[in-house]
Amino acid sequence: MSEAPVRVRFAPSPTGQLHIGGVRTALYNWAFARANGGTFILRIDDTDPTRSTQENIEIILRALEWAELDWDEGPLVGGPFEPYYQTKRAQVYSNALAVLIDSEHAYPCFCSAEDLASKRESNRAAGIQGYDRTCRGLSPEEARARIAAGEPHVWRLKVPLDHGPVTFHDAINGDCSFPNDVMDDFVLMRSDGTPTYNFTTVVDDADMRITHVIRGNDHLSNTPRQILVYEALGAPLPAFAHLPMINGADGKKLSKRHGATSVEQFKELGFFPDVLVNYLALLGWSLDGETTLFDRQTLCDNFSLQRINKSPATFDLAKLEWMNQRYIIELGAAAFVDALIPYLEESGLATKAEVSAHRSWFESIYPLVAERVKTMQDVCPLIAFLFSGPTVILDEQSVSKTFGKTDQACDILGAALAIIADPALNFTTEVLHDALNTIPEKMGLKVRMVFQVIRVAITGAVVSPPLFESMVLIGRDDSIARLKAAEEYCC
RNA sequence: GGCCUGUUCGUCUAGCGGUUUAGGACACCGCCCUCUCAAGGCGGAGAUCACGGGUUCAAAUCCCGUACAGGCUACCA
Repeated sequence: MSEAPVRVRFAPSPTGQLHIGGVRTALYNWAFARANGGTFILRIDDTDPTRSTQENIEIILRALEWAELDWDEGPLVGGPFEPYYQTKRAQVYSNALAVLIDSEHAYPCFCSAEDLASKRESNRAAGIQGYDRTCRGLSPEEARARIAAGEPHVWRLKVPLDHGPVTFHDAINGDCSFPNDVMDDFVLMRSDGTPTYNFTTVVDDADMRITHVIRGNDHLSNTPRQILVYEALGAPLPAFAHLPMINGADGKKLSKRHGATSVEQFKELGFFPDVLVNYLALLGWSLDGETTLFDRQTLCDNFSLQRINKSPATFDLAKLEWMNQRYIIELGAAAFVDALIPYLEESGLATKAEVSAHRSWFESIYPLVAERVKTMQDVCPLIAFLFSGPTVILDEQSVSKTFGKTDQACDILGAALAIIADPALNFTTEVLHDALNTIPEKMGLKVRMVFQVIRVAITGAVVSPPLFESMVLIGRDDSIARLKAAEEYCC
């Protein structure tokens, strides 16, 4: 391991949102760079003119920032190989093409897309894979004349016919070999003058001195083609590592059908970036086979290509949720409240200003809900009752399970009311617990039943955060009001 | 069709020829704790390592086939 400093890149195509597979690729590149003191480069591969949009570029940048996968070179931060948008690098590609034309590694092809499509079937039947090289034999004079006459043409790579199988070592998949005769003279430059993916990728990776190409396994079959371009260019080969794909629960390629698939969605659902990183790191890689929860530093300290496995993984939301819950439990009140603000505002429970004004009150919610939520989105529904003042909306089912189940509900509420209305009673969790605990004994009722009745009166539902803590948060006045309201309801 | 790649509990994975009656985690089930729900503790079930052949004293681990899944085969990336 004496080589040049590691330089890796994530090169998304802005044809959609940044999806799970994309972040995972970005993450592995990032982690590999950080693990090796290398450079992580972000490059926008926007050469598909019909599907790339500015909006998608922004979404991708924001998603990466949210995930805290910071890049050392690329959009926003610049770097020695600017620009980092392929659409702004036209000159680089035409220079590269000129080199290939000069060295007779590329030739013009005048076959129209329609011609090719119509010939494809018969060629295939005749055993010809891909382009049949009709224009490869054109004389330079004829080619020049037709170009001068303005005839539309693409530029194709002149694949060496006597080239043996293309072999390379993949850091994950081991030695790979592709027969040369299945490689056709693919298009480098389209008739509209824009370059194709297999060309730009190589030109840029070579130009930007990328040392390790880490990308999805769907590119494995493109690698031999790209190696041919490296060779034609006379550029040194990077190391390759092709990551296993990520599938949905049905084993099929992950798509919208499988629910949330974009980073944006996971953010909105209330997952933390650290959690998504932790989970994704484990989709195809393992720390030691035992440890599932670890932080970024641990990931960066231990990440290695050797521990990436070859088989595709299935995305499991339940495990992600569990991790997020574990994370929230470790989060602490201050960070929790910070993270909760957008959700409070969105649900209309409280504004940012109100949170600042009653910071400690909001922080005391944390221990009541931390172990009861999987995502931040779960929090507001659970605590909405804290914000409803003197009355609370009673959940119908909960009412029938409690008030409707016993004719003593009325007495229970009366007893509770009598206790907490006593101004001499300290309104604290412990005192409330001890005081209210006398009711079941006195009335000869089950503890569980008594508290469930009170719970519904206070929180509106049979499932809630701890009762006494909730009452303290609501305050004595509202607690009394709610008990009275419930009393009216069932007495 | 051709060329590639993959296949260990439902899921993520450990395993890189003998230490394995295949380990951990999520999910699942039961018990305990308990004011509900969670969380937590304890325990349980769950994988003849896709299948079939080899190689070897010995294979989940090496080789060859088959099946299934995925990718590439575009003037998409």
